[in-house]
Amino acid sequence: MLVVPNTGTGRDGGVRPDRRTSMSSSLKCFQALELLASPPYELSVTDIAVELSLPVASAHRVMTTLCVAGAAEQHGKTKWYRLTGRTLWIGTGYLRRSVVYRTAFVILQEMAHKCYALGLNQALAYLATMDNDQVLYLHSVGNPTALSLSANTGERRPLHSTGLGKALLAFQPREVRDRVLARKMTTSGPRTITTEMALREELSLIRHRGYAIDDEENVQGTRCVAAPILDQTGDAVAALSVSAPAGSFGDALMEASSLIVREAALRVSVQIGYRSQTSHIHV
Amino acid sequence: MLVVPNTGTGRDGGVRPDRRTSMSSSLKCFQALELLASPPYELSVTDIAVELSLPVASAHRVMTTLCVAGAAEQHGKTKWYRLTGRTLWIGTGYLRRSVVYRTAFVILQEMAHKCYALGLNQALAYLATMDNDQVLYLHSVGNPTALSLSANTGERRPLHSTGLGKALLAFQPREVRDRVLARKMTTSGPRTITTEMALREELSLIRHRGYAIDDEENVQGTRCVAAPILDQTGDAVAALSVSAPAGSFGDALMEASSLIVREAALRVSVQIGYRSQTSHIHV
DNA sequence: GAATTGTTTTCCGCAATGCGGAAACGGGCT
DNA sequence: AGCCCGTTTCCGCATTGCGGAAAACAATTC
Repeated sequence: MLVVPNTGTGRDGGVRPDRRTSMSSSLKCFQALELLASPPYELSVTDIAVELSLPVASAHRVMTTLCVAGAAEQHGKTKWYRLTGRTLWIGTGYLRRSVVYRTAFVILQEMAHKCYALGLNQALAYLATMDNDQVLYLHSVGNPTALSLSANTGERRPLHSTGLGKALLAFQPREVRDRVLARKMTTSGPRTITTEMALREELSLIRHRGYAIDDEENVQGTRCVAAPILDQTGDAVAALSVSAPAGSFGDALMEASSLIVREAALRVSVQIGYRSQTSHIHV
Repeated sequence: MLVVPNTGTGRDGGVRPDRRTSMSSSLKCFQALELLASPPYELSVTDIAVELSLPVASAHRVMTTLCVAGAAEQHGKTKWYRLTGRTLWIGTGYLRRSVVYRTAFVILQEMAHKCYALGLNQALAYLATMDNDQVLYLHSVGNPTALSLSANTGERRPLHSTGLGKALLAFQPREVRDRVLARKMTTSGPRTITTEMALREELSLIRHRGYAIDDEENVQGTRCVAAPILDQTGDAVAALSVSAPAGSFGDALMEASSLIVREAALRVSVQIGYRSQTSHIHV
């Protein structure tokens, strides 16, 4: 339906667009799945057809396929489609594969409790990694309703505007840093850093003190402390953080929780192979 | 490759297998994804070709498609394929959609801590639902290494051999119960209930006391208490549980934690619309 | 360095498979 | 009933996926 230049039927030897590299029909499947993974999570064939700009008949076939594959199902009397548990199994394969996730799972919980013990009972603890030059949230502990904007497993945020992102970025190989720093930076909170120079300085500061601070840079009214998880080469493969409402997260508490977060991150780092003398971090 | 009866080419009017209903090429994609979601999590084209009994060339095209779709990627110098973060996002859509999950998230953590306070520091707390006549684990809190066999998010277990499963099954509509009870029951622990009659009795007991007990039925050396989460109709839509090594989980502790688990489950039930007078549960 | 083995990737003709307009079905409404 | 709106099935057309075979690439061995 899109105006494809010229699809090979031309007997005058027109340029064939280099198809034959991938199966386009399957791409539609994933577009549909991605739709179902976001609100309102349940859609009718027609909805899907509209969203993907497909003829209803085609959308219907796509959805039938997804049902046969066991990735989607039709719910009850309204014939709407939604994701199945099988999709959850496949998606969480990403987590099961991750050594960092398996290692940090318990430590993240302990970290959260130590923060509660400090009096930070609104705190939310996160484990995140870098994927596709973004922060990818892997796991969280705490009360998500306490923060105005909390992140779910699988969600993404920009690297430059979150504590987790800055902690990750500061300990990336230079090439990665340069690539990310070269991009446009969007504003998301009252104090988001948006210039390359300011961010470079911030990253250098983070490298020196070993952890990152987010003071309403990502979300209005939320402060956060984050520390990187390093591998044997000294590069960050993930990060841990604690966020809380700015009102209940004063400088003294930030200071105190930074110790907790750094200690937790270091513990994970060591367990995945990091040896302390390789790097700048000293707890 | 599979011996397909007869694929329509026969000019003598052979029976066409009713294709045209779904897109078979996409099914291969999901088979491949499912492979990548289980150990060893990283596979070469040839591995995938072997596992799916496909020609290498075809397997290669399937994987290229998955890469284009953003669901898989090739890792480093070894050209092996693995899942991407986008897959995690799609899969966790199942969780974000779930009201029970969102509601129980915090309560599950509180429940776990109350159990720790009892002295059960090896305890693992679970939230699970029923999907495809199986227990589907949604979330867990605690130290997974403490139990000999712990369940990850997205994992499945039979209904009849787990505390969670029995709690779910006991509060299903009769038709569902009958359907499940009619099936063969596998043994997985030293005391698994495997006869229909025994299970019926057990379920009736569970309905009366309002929660389920698993005494090494699922895993040798593990005991567990589970309570159902009920909706407005009084049917179970999910369940909460606490498991711990049998040695540290005596009858007195089981008794005490049953109160905690039931209270937590009731709290979730009420929040999702359950009204206490509709059912048999009394905390 | 050249030869060898084990991969992954590209090529390309064949026909199976997906496409989508249009028509049939279904089931909630006045 | 009769209408309306969304879902599902039909079916000829040509696009798209198929897979054997050969070419690129990579990692060892002689």
